[in-house]
Amino acid sequence: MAQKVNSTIHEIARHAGVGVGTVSRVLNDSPNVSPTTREHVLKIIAERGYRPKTAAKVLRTSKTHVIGFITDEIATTPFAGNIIRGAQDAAWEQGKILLLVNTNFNADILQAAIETMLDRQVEGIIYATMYHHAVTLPSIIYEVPAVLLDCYAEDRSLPSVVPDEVLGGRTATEQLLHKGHRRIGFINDIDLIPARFSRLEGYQQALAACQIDFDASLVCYHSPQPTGGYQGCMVLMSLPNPPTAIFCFNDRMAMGAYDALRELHLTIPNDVAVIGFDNMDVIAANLRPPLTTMELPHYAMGQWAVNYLIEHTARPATGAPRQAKLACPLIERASI
Amino acid sequence: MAQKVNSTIHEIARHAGVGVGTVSRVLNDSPNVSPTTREHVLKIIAERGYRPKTAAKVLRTSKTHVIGFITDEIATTPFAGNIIRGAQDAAWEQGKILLLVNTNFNADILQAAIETMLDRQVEGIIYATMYHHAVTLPSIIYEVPAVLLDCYAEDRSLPSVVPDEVLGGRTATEQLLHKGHRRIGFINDIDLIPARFSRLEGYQQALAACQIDFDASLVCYHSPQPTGGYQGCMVLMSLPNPPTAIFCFNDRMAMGAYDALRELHLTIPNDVAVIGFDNMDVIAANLRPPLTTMELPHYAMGQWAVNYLIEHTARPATGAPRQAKLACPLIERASI
DNA sequence: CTGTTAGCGCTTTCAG
DNA sequence: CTGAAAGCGCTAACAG
Repeated sequence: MAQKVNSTIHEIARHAGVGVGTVSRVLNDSPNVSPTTREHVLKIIAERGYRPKTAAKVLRTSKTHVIGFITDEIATTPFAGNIIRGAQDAAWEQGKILLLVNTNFNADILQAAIETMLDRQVEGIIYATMYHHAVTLPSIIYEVPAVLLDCYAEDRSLPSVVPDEVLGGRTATEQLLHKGHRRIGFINDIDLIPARFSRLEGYQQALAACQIDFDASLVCYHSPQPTGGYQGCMVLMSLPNPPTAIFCFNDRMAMGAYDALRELHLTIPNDVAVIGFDNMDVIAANLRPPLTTMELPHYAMGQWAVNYLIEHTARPATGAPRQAKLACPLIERASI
Repeated sequence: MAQKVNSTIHEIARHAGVGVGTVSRVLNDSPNVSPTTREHVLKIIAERGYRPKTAAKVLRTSKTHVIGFITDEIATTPFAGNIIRGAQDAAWEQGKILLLVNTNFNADILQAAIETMLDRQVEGIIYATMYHHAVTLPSIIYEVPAVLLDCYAEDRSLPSVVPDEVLGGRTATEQLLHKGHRRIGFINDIDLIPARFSRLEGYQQALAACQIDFDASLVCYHSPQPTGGYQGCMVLMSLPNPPTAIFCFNDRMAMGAYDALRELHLTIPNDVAVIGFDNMDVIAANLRPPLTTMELPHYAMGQWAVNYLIEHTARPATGAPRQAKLACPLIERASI
């Protein structure tokens, strides 16, 4: 392993026969260097494989170009990848790099992670969760610009970016309405999370916009798993006047609804249309027929969080912390 | 936002009425400090919310405790999460932190990522890919301890950790054998990747160990998607003497095989047993019946990579770079 | 046990 | 346009 000894700016200066200030200037693309000198210095730098040390530069300038990225958990869903990718892409584009810590829901790790990031003078911290809900962070977080991703502070004391669940629920329902459906079932999540309430609200908004009376018997609550979707579908379809279309809280529930419909010898989308939520592509793209669904804007939230951080890290935050909601794009496949 | 001004070690020393050396000693848990002094200094530090700057410490000690983590892509599979989680957990346990860059297969980004990591004096770099294959990295990588994760260098010039595909293929086949099956089909991947060849080798080893002649008509090659699995299953089942069990190259193909079997009115596992590979739990756990499959050791590879890096970063590498193969655990569900 | 001192490698005035 | 000098904040001898 050619662990070549890295030189210092002084050695470069000496070898090039110039002062260290000059070397520093060419390193930082200062205009105050004659083209000749620059060429020469650059040559020496290349020859010696010189590489300026970030630590020294940081000590001097206090700019690290590092953004701390903390997750509550990673890997129980395929969502983490897209969040990280969105954040990373945006960061890289702005010349920033991510320092990553996953806490596994451990409060001690969370506290320690923030502290080590503070010690390392990160320019800001992004705290990302894997599903939309309220969180409480240790107060030390207020010592640095921070943004919450896919979660929010109960007291709104921190900026946040989350999916626009209401709009998502409305859009999903509208798709079904546009296809002519008038009795639309909604298999909702039984858990008391924001998405449950907001998507229902969106569902009701869409119905109201079409002058369709809300029929409470058309919405049921089950566990957000295939079995829940299966059960929900069965109760909906055994209604005296069953729906012709079903909006499922998520793709896994849609997967269960597919099973139920198949057992009932009903075809999708002809007998009943199905729309999901989440766009877990390993499910949605591979179901038969492929599932039309709403995508959670994970990549976009990742991007938004770092861009917001970078933007508001320079000038002081004005007014109340921004609470952004990003739209959930419709992914059209063949189930409606 | 209480952006409190951080003090320096000098201010702490002054306020505590001691020298900076003493403050440094209590900061670093040196035994050469009287309990009284330590208490006192600690109190001042707490009072002022003092936080030592890592940059200064790094400049002085040249130890960053940072490990660079580079991915070729992230998010097309749910695998990235487990790899990152394994690496992160192991790193945190050792007091290290990960600096993350995703390259999106862009060679320029890769080169730049390695350079910036070198500038930042990372203690080593892990390069992770999302499926097992050979890679070629820019030569600059040799300037720092590096380990390849889920990939390897053609010339074996870098240490690497990959799944033990042969063993995985053999174990999967053995499970079927143990259940009494003697005609076992293998729907393999049509792509020319290591897993294709090695899993087939494992399949053949298992058969040979049971004195079963290899029947080439029992293995077919298709695209590693549900449609490929569907097709493969159909050709296998229309053989004059069809298999009673099928080993699928991956879970998505198994998903397609399930569809084919259902169309054929064959039940799983009674009429035919099915085993997958990958343990994509969103598929495997939710199929009906739940799919028995082999898990790719993503988490373990992540762990292995950082542990190896840390271990071999201290003492010089001895002999040829280690090429580790990690076992793929069997995940028993209900399809065999 | 503790204070003092000399840098780590870089940027940034300040002269010239 | 360029050199010299003064630190950024911390650790690690080195004397006491």
